[in-house]
Amino acid sequence: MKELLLTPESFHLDGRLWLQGPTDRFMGIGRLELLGHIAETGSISKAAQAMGMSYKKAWDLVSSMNAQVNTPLVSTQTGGSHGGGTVLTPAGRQVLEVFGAAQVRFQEFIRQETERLLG
Amino acid sequence: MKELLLTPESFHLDGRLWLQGPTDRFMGIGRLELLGHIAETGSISKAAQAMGMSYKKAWDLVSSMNAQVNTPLVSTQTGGSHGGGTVLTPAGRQVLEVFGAAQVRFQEFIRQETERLLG
DNA sequence: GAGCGTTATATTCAAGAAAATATAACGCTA
DNA sequence: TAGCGTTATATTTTCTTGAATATAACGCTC
Repeated sequence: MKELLLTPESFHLDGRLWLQGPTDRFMGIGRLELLGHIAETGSISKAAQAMGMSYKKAWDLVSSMNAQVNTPLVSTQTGGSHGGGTVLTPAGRQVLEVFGAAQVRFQEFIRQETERLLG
Repeated sequence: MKELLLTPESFHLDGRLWLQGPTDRFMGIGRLELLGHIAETGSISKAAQAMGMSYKKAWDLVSSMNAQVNTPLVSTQTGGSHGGGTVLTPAGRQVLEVFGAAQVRFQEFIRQETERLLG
């Protein structure tokens, strides 16, 4: 492989890491980034917009995440002076931190393996 | 997260690792297992059957892999006493070994992270 | 030359995922 | 009460992927 078959200019190692629940995916890189944008913007619609994702898609993801745990990750509010909003709960912030750290370690793993396979 | 939100009975960490080419995926766990079955059986059709995969699907994967490198991973032969067959080239055996080892290390990474997140 | 098992390839069909569209509810403000 | 931005939800449409089906070529054996 090294030195011939696969050049780093044309090939790269990639991967995904996620938490799987009994029926649905619970947490992955997309859901994690969505949580991050919600934490920043305080809004599902703004978070969706920032990710180039439809509001419905983002709402479905939030709904799926909240439905799979006893303690919701995000708290939503409809109506009010700014139309409503969404914030992360302490549980949501914890997931963002803990799973985010796992994603960072995963990226480091991929970097190491890239070195081995293509470096 | 630990001790409450996510129980190991209901949630588990999962992941995928693959080599991406300029346009198509070059190698992943499915393609790797297909190479392994081809090495064992000497036949695309038997390998496909062993994986519960259609022959066409398996052939498409083989075609994709071979098309992305200068040195083919598998060598096919049509006709002959047993109808034909398919064997791994030295390059194919090398990919099977090297990328297979990466997959093993990836599974170990997932095991470690599972311990951290859910253990 | 007929038969066999395999590779090689095109076409059609079905299923699932994603995107697009639409509408309503909510609770503040003016 | 009308308007606003947001959440909440259903429906339709499009895209992608995989499965199913069909056919031909190939090179040996009998």
